[in-house]
Amino acid sequence: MALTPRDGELAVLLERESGSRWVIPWEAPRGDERLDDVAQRVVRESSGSAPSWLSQIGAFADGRHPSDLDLSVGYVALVPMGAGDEPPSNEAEWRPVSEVAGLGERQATILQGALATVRDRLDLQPIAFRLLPVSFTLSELQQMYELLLGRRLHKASFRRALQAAFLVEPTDEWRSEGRGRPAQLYRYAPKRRRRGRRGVRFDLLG
Amino acid sequence: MALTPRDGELAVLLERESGSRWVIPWEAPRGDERLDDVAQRVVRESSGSAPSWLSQIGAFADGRHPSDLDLSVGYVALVPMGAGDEPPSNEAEWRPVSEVAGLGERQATILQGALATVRDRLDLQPIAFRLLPVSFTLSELQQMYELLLGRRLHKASFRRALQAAFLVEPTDEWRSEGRGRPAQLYRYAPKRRRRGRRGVRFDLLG
DNA sequence: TCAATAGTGTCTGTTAGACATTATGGA
DNA sequence: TCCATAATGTCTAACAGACACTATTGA
Repeated sequence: MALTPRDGELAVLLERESGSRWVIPWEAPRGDERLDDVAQRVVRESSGSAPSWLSQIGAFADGRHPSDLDLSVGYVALVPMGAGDEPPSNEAEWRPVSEVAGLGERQATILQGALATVRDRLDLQPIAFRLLPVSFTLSELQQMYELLLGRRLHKASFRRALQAAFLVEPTDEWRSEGRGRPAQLYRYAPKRRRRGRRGVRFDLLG
Repeated sequence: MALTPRDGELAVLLERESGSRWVIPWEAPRGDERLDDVAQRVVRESSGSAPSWLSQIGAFADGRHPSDLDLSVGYVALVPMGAGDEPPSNEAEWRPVSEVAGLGERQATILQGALATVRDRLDLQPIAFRLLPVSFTLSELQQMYELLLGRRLHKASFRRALQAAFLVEPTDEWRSEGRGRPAQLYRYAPKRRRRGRRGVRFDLLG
């Protein structure tokens, strides 16, 4: 399942089934093909772009597969910004995740798992950077994090944490976008290892 | 794959294959059986105990399955303390994870995934409590967390966080264990919802 | 000049880790 | 008495969120 940022929201790529139902693009493995390679191939063929990040979600057997297969192995792929601006060739379409409705039970479970997987890994892998162009403003980076996390972040805190992590370096370019003061462009340039985990969290549901 | 605390370390249940190799217990689904139910059944049959916690790890196709199946769906199950004291019936054995060697490539990947999955969920689900008896001392609880996380924790911080989380309540019993001052017994009794996540972490590898 | 956005400085409350201290039983 | 463990209090550094402020452009 491919996700991409579009219009300030996450969009998911769906394909029209032979009937009229929308389904997550899928294919069976060919020969000894690795699972990751199958997922890569499905994303390239359905979206027209190569994914810039890919992760397995898990195996799903509840509900129904579009072709009645017993087992689905779900993957989530992120496709860089801009790739979702024009719809890909065949019967596929980018749909904002908030407007997706009428999926089958298994398909809906996979979509929820995809969002959860992205949010889980966001602080451990440079996911947001792979969705942006090489040069970006800090506001764009923050907006990408907010998009992927699905919640607002505090500007000053975001920049403080980013500075402390030595993840980006400023370029000498600036970009003026409409009204306000121009923003400096940055690039992803990780420099140091990060701090070790501190403490234990007891974030149970209660 | 079943894990249990034993001798201050995590132990994993392995079965002897027809040859002489040790493999993770497995079975194919029967009919329309749900994946979680298959995993439950495998754990009960191989360990003799019902798992007190169960989670899917993912689908694995690289490497080789003991019976050359294309795809393995890995699960990790935790079995309460004490169940691993005596080995189960057939050709199965609890082995400390640190001493496991000579597994196949796919099996080794699943074992690593099992440990990672447990550690990932430890702060979101009451995993540690399901491994302990209903009454336990705070030191025992901390040792369980340390066992599952694979690292030492700070005593005062651990208790402070635990208190703030309203997860346990004291009983009026005490237990004297060898030398020092007796410890009060506690029971798991979650009371309030936890705080929401704060901030963003940039724990990338760099 | 006003509006809008970028970027920064300061304050405060929370929390984790270090350290010390008291409490209480067994050897 | 000495030792080992439980349990708790205090201090400090790190950090997140709030808020205000300056900077710089276009309308």
